[in-house]
Amino acid sequence: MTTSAGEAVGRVQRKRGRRIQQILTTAAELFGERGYDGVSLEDVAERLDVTKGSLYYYFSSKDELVTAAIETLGNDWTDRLERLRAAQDGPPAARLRGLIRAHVAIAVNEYPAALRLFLVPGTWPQAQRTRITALRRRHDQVFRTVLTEGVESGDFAVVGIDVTLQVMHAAMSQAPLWCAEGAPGERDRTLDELADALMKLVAR
Amino acid sequence: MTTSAGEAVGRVQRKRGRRIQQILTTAAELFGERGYDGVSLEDVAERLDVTKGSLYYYFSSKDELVTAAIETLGNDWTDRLERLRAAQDGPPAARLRGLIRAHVAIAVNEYPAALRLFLVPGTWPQAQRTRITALRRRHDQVFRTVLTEGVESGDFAVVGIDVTLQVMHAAMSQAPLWCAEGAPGERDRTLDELADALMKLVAR
Amino acid sequence: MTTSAGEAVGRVQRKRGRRIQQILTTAAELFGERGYDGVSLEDVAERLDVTKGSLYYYFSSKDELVTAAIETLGNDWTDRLERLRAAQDGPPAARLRGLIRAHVAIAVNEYPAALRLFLVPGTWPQAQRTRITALRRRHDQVFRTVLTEGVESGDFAVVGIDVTLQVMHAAMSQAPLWCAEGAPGERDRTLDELADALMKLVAR
Amino acid sequence: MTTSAGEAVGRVQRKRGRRIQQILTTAAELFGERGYDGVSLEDVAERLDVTKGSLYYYFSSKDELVTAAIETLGNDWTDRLERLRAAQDGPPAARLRGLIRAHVAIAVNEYPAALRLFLVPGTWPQAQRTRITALRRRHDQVFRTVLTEGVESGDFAVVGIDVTLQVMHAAMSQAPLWCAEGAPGERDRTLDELADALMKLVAR
DNA sequence: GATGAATGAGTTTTCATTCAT
DNA sequence: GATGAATGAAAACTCATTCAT
Repeated sequence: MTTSAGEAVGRVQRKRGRRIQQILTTAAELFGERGYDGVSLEDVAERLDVTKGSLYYYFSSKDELVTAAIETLGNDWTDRLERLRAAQDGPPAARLRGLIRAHVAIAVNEYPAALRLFLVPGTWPQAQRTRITALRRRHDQVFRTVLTEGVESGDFAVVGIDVTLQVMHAAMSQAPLWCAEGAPGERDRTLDELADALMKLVAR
Repeated sequence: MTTSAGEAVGRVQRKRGRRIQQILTTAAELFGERGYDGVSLEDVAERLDVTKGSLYYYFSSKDELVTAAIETLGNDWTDRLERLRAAQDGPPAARLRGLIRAHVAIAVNEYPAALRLFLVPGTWPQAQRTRITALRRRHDQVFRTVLTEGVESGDFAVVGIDVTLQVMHAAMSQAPLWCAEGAPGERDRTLDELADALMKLVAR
Repeated sequence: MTTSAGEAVGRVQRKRGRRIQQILTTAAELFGERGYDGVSLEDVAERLDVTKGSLYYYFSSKDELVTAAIETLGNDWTDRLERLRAAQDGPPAARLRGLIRAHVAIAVNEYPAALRLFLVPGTWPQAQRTRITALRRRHDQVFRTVLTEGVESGDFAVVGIDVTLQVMHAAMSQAPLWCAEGAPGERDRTLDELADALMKLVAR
Repeated sequence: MTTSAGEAVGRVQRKRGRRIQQILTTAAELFGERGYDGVSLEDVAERLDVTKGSLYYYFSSKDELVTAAIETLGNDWTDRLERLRAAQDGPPAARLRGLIRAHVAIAVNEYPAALRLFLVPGTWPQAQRTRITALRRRHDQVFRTVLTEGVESGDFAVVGIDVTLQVMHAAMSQAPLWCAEGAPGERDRTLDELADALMKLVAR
């Protein structure tokens, strides 16, 4: 044996991790598209080209799978926004607009389905709601930071920070529902318009 | 017999109509709370204190019941907003704000559940979506009229009428999710804030 | 209408009751034969010539059905023994022997399966155990009464009342396992022997 | 190399044997506690801290594992009783009582679960029943020998040898169900009582 | 009009078993 | 020897729908 047992364990673990990610990605897509009740484990399994039973090897229930899927998707998304914010500089207005634009671009282009995951938590079993709320809070924080900065520097004028964040979040989450159609070029213009409209919320 | 057959028929019809309204109201509440798949006909029947079978006397399928429930609720709501608008006068800003304020008040106080009915149409069976879209359009029209007037009169400055309506609608529909808690007094203040924030979208 | 609504309700209730009894009898037979895990609801349904779904109309889970089945069977049995005891007279020995003989006759001829229902409660889901224990206690009481009488009158001499009852119960419950075979005539002789053997437990 | 290939094979065999014993002991415990259907191979594997797959290296099916487990347990038990009987002397009554006392002590203290293994063979798949019956017969033989001797010597008077053995066996197997509770001291007294009660079955 | 009963198709879940590594 | 992964068949349970009364 040229590899130690430890390495072997590590390799197996990594492989398992990759498989789980695969499942979660697929699940997130499907549940995002059609909601909790709209997707059966059969559906998930079929898209992965395995049998239902296999899913139970990794997750002990539909609820657990869904929770994990939401968590993964939400964290990935927030990570990207956080990295973007960390990399930004310039005046608050430019930075906030950048975040908004990035958020709706991800929403519309990559997770057209995610709306349902965060927007309507009432649909989910109780267990999931807590997690979703936590994710949502972390997600909010990215925008709150920039917004607060702008308000304190006098660049922004808002009715209230909380209410402004709520409006932004609502509008961004909804975006996929009405921006999905149209050619890519047109879509980009629509997204720009949306970002511009939301920036009015902080205009002096 | 002092009543003619015609009157008897009429009376029966009215009674039937009232029963149907009862069912629709209850159904709208439940479906609004928990979504299409989250509510079984058993649930609806139980809340009405009848049996599942009876529902089939009035509606030939779950879908039909749901469609009718959405329609009723949506029309009632829009009717109220239209009456309000017809009764309004004064400058566009005051009128638009009045409409927004009335809308969120209805949403939060009376149909806290309606969010799901209009906001996430993807959840509904295809048949319903068409109706929902139509309702949504009629609903939009109320706001669009005032918004267009204000823009044309130069009272409002917007990025785009469509995008502004979308943002407003999204924010108003979401409102019940974050305004539900708190004492009535505090809630009113939150709704005022929301209306103020949305008015920034049309500020010059 | 010649029958009042009350009568109609009563008739429906009775019909429902009869149906439930039918199901319970069948279920008790099957579960007695093959145990909790050995019988699927499909099995029960098939024997009743209905579909699984129908069972759920009357019982909300397999556990509930099983519990009810055990309860019914246990109560019927005890009722019969109690009636027998009430009708008996004569010296304690004759009465005790009569009870024992009746008990094993019922066990062997009518509920050859019941053994598992009372003898090995560990097999059953926790919820059922409580009920089974209660049934068992009521059942014991029939024998305890006569046994105590005999001891107090000096007709019986026992090592201890509790231990004697336990031995009797164990032996009677087991009987179907080794008395089932043989012609009816031979079987009767075996049951007589068993009753005689158990009477030695109380001999002076 | 100081050990020959043969010795190596032997060592491996012994190791294999020990592993098998380990599995069988664990399996016997679990199956005794919860019955055939109540225990999954996953349960057995987990308790042994191996994976399900590994069990298939030693046993080709669940049935085979269960059969072997029962066999082992039953043989051990009978061996101990046979050795005890071989070592006994004195009058038949003392010897029979000794056997009974030893049997219930083992049952209650060591295999509180074994009841299900022997008492309710109907639970087991057909294949196992034959083996269980054989074991049971061997087990019976120990008691039958002493009982017969006592009857022939005139020390015992019984209704019938078979029926007496059946009653004894039933009572002893049940013992764990009602002797399990209480402090060790009290438990011993209960077991003594049980032995005394059973001795009445052979009293002149 | 209304109800109780029944159905059947679909969904979640479990588990003995197989197998490549 | 042992493991992780996968399978497939069967089980419990749900629910929209139908229908005789």
